[in-house]
Amino acid sequence: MAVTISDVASAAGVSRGAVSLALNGHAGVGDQTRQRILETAKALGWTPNLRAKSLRSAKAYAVGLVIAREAKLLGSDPFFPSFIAGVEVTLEKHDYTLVLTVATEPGAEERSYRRLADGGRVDGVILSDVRHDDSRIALLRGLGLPAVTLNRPDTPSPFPAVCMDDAVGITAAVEHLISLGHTRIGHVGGEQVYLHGRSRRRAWQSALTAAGLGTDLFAEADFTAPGGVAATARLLARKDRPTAIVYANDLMATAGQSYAQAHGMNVPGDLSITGYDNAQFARYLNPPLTTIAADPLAWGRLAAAMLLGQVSGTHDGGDLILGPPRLVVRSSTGEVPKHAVPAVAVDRYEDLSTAELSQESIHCQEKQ
Amino acid sequence: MAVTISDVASAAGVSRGAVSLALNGHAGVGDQTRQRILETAKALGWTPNLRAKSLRSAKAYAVGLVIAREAKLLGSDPFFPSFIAGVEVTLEKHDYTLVLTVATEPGAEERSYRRLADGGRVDGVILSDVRHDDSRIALLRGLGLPAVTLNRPDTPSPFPAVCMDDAVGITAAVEHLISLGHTRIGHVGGEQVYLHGRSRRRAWQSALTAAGLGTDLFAEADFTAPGGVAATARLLARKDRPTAIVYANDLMATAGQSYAQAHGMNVPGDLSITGYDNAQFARYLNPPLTTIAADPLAWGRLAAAMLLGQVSGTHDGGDLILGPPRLVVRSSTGEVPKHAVPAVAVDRYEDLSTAELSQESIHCQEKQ
DNA sequence: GACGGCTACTAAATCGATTTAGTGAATTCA
DNA sequence: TGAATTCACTAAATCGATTTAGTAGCCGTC
Repeated sequence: MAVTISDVASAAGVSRGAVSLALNGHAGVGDQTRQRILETAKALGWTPNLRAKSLRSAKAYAVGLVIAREAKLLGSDPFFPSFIAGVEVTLEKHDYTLVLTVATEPGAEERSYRRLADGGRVDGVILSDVRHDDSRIALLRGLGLPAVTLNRPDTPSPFPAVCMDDAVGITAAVEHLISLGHTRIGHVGGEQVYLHGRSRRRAWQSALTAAGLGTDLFAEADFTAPGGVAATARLLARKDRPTAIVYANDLMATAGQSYAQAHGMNVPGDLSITGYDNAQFARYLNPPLTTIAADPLAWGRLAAAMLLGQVSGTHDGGDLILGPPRLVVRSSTGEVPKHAVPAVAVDRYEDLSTAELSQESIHCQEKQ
Repeated sequence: MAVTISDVASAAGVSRGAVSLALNGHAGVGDQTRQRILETAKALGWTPNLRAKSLRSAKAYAVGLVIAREAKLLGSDPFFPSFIAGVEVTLEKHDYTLVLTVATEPGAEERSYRRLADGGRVDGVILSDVRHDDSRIALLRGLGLPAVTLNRPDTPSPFPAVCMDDAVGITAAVEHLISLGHTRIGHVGGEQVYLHGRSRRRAWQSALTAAGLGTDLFAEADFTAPGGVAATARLLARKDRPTAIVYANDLMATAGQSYAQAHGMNVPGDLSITGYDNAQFARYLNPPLTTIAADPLAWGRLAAAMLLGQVSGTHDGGDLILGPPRLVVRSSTGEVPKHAVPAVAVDRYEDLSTAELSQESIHCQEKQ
């Protein structure tokens, strides 16, 4: 069907080997022969068959990314789409493609990596959402699959890492709140099994400790909106409830803000709120959300570049540190309230995540 | 390196051909020989080399998806991640993978399709974001690449389509608003070059016409938050400004709601708002957003299934219609205001998208 | 007992590109 | 001038799995 190297060879009156040499710019063919071969190849519309090239060279010309998320959560994360776009920028330049796998069930993740490695579908993978004591490191080493990790794992890892110090952003957020007079600053974190969940919590903790403030206002959630609501409810039900909450992502911050407002609190009058990610909608909340902006696109570009270097053996193996995220101050943060605000009664989690929040029953106060 | 079919053959004391027959369950090998071969294959840990299989069978065992979006917009769209998750569910069952390409520049899109087709990287593609008079239909036919389109193109297309009638959702939204007494119902649409932009507008138009209401309160935007703000500003500056606006997606609705509130309007007291997508954050806005929920996961599952059928020649070629989206009523819609509300002065677009809306300042971190 | 038909298997071709070994001719050097 | 070297190219092997053509052995049958 398609035109092969044999077609070009017979059309140009030479052997297949000569065509290959000519097309790849190798020595071994005369100048006018080379010219003739190139012209006939172009005239016939020849393009290399990647499947054949792949078999011969034992390379897949593709890299893999396995995303382990429940389907419902995937759509709400602003990170991956931008990250993937960055990866693509680099891959396209090198005529590589991205094989994307979504693992929605627990067991599916390891299966995905095996599938990519065993069949030789990819030449390497990007490991994201690195976890504490991450078993995938050993898995990938066992599979002999080159990899690059996003941030450095807390277990010995033979793979280079592209790092983004999210602690810098959280520290800036806490210091911003302290400068506004807040002393009871809470944190709603993501699952602490994730390194980025941990590092954000630690940064919050360190910044408070450095300022001589307490660090007990922590509630673990799961990066989802319902989780953010539940964690916020727990913090706000305390006697010593916070006057400001630092969230580990924008989605939880949005949910927390909504929860607080639904319970009669003013943001930032009664409660200041910061997010993380700088999702596009964050600026258009009511009030607009103070948050932390990283650069997932650059992260993707560099991770892909490092992985390609790793695959081709040109990478030196050192880690790469990205520029730090920056704080974007909007209107969800303000001066600490002068007056004491009564604690909010805690709701049951079930109520929060289903009936109570689900439809019409949240009636927000209308002033902004 | 890896164990091949030859290794299995010599270990089992048979020819390569016999191993192949045994492993694929074909006739031509005796029962105990077959058993022995299967056992040695298992013992040696043999897995088929996809690259070889691919070359021999002239199949890629992968399908492609080209997303044409600017990198910045990608992260804010709740559709694709869920859609992709659905695609994966089907592909994994058939041991196929998804090759994802992001085309951020205009010319990159066609190049992407050619790259996927020419090298034989994929066996087919899913065509999303179908446009009016979409040139990709002819391109794909020319490339001989099987495809499935999301919704039926408005040009003759040889490819089957998986359709979701978003008109149903918009109609429900408009009727909901009419039942609340609204008569001046506007629409902020996406780019009208997209079929889903058009069909949503047409549905809005039809529903109003059916109720004997006017259809001139239309403003075209681009599915982005800044675009939604600008379009909202234009509608609200009119003398006959709407008391309700139907947005073509949640992001624009969020931005529009924020704009209205920032200009002293009450939602839904002065202005009712509906979105589209049911993004996770929509429920946590202030007020929670009335919106339209589709099922991108199912869409992805079925599109992938149809494409695989198409590739293997088992699909009959008929279109598939998904269940209709449904209206999710929350608190951003309410009774039409009794009193007249003065028109809002229009702002310049530049102001809207920068300083005016959020008084935003960016604090960069000075140390490390 | 010769022949057809069947089973169980092997040898070799195949997919398309790359690469290695080899060959004939021209050129260079002693 | 003869040997050595270089050049331009071809033939064939290679990657790993599948498939086609072919073969040896066995059974049954007329």
